[in-house]
Amino acid sequence: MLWRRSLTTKLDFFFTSPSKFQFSTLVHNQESSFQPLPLTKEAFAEALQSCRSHTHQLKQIHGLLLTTGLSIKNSLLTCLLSNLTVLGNMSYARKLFDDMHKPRIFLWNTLIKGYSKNRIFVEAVLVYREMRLVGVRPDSFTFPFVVKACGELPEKWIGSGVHAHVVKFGLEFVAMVRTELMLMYVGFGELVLADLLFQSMFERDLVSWNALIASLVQNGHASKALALFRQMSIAGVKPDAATIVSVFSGCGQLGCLEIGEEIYRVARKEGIDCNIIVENARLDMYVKCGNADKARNLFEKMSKRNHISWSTMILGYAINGESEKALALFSRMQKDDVEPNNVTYLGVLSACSHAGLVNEGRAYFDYMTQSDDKNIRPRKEHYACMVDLLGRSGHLEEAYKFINSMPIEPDYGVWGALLGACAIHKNVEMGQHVADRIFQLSPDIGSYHVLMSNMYAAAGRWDYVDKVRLKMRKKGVKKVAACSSVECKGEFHVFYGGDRSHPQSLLIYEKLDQLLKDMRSIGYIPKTNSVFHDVETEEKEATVSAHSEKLAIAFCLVNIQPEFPIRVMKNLRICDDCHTFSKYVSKLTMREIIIRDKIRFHHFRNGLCSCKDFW
DNA sequence: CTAGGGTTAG
Repeated sequence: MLWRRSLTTKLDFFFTSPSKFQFSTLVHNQESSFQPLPLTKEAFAEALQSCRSHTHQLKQIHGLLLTTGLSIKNSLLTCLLSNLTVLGNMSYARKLFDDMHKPRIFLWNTLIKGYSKNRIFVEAVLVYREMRLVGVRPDSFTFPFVVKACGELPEKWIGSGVHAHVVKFGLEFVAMVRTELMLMYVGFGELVLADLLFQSMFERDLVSWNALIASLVQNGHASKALALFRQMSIAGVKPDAATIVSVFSGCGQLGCLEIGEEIYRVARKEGIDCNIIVENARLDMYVKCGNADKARNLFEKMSKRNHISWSTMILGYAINGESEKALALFSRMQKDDVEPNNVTYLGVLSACSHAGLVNEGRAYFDYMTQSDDKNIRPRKEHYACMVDLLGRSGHLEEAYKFINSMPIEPDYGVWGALLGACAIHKNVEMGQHVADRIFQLSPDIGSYHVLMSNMYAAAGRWDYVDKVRLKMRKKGVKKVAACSSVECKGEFHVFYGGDRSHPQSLLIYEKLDQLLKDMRSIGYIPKTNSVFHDVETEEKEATVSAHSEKLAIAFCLVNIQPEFPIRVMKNLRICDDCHTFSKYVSKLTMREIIIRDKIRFHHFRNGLCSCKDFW
């Protein structure tokens, strides 16, 4: 009976919060004291199952397990180890593992899975190596997690090495192993290899299709994902909600509304359109396609809404230039007792930023700072948003002071927001200073070099422009090529600056010439001050007049019926001249032009833009 | 004695 009493003491913790944790079997054992039951394996198993939230309780169970003298079964250990990894206590999990005598394969697997799930990828792969060194043969449960971990390592050769192991152990055709390999290669940008693995799969289930589609979208290969979706329909595989969510997200990325609507019809036919995640994804698709009306209609008739729905809609209004509606929706959200989170506040702050609502922005930010809720306290992104708001509206000094008063270390994103503002307000001096800070933090981000170069060019400082170019070449910094894309009759067309590769190229340039001529007659003057080099005016005009968005607009004028708006997606920010150009075109042709640039939409109608020229 | 896929922002 002595050991019974000491156990009872050790079991005290079980009674600390009985409502939360039900350790029924163990508790029952202790309470029915007139006939003490032995602490059985089943009792421990049940206790472990129900006790997932506190490490110290797991530790006590472990201790208890050792004192009972029960032979410690592998199943109990696996459960204990797995619970520890779920709690994220990997150091204790490792200790437990190290105390084991010749751990069996599934214990190794559980440990690897733990490291992988806790995003300690190097360790996951190291454990795999260790396991090989002691001669344990990996099985089909080992590799999914090792491969996933390899996908997160910058050293791609490790992934290839593990792939070789997969082949060596004859597991390359196991569906889940192969799925993970595919995902790894998509992450590496090795799309051909990923596709090869996929196409030569024996058993492709829905999840492997979904996994590949989703990872393509998440890695920015949305058009490849849509192609795969098409292949899936041809193969006769019915999509489920997860598929639809990914392809909606892909459509949003590309800005193809027509294809998105087509997919919605498929979803409705399959009866998978009313799930809240699917609806949120569709909402986001409308927002990213610049159709705030469709987004609002959907939002209003959604059967259920969560904070993601609200945040998406708020941000949707913000980037489409309807800031008042964004802020109104935010207060409605609060009245509806839906808790905003930090993403919601990003939407709110960017609404203020796009509309130049400085005082409102300050007020929201102060509210965030003073909030008791950790989820609402401002993070780097919010600081960047505030810097953008202050700087863009001309309060450069205040923005600078704001950065210096930050309680967290400003990153290049925060400084970058200020650099953008310096460029808008042509403050070369501060721009130089800010650029120095940025290049100390991360020297090889092309867009900031380009911003500096443009700033110098606008100020006529060609000597500095050359310096920047030289520096970029020396450091191997590449600037991202500007490109614009357009959806037309279910096809996707991409244009680069000065591009003549499109089959309709002649027609497009003809249209463009005509437009420019007509526009000049009603007062359009090309603005060429953002052109890189100190060249003759004529040459500069030629460069500017072939910017990708101009080509895309001309293409739409040739190909898209007048009753439809022209929608162009651009990967960088729109330049001053293209903005003016689009205003003139909208007036001249009576067409609605919608341009999505890197951070927001411009809706041009009758010579005016929804951004009110503030961007 | 354990496994793979889905929504906002960055």
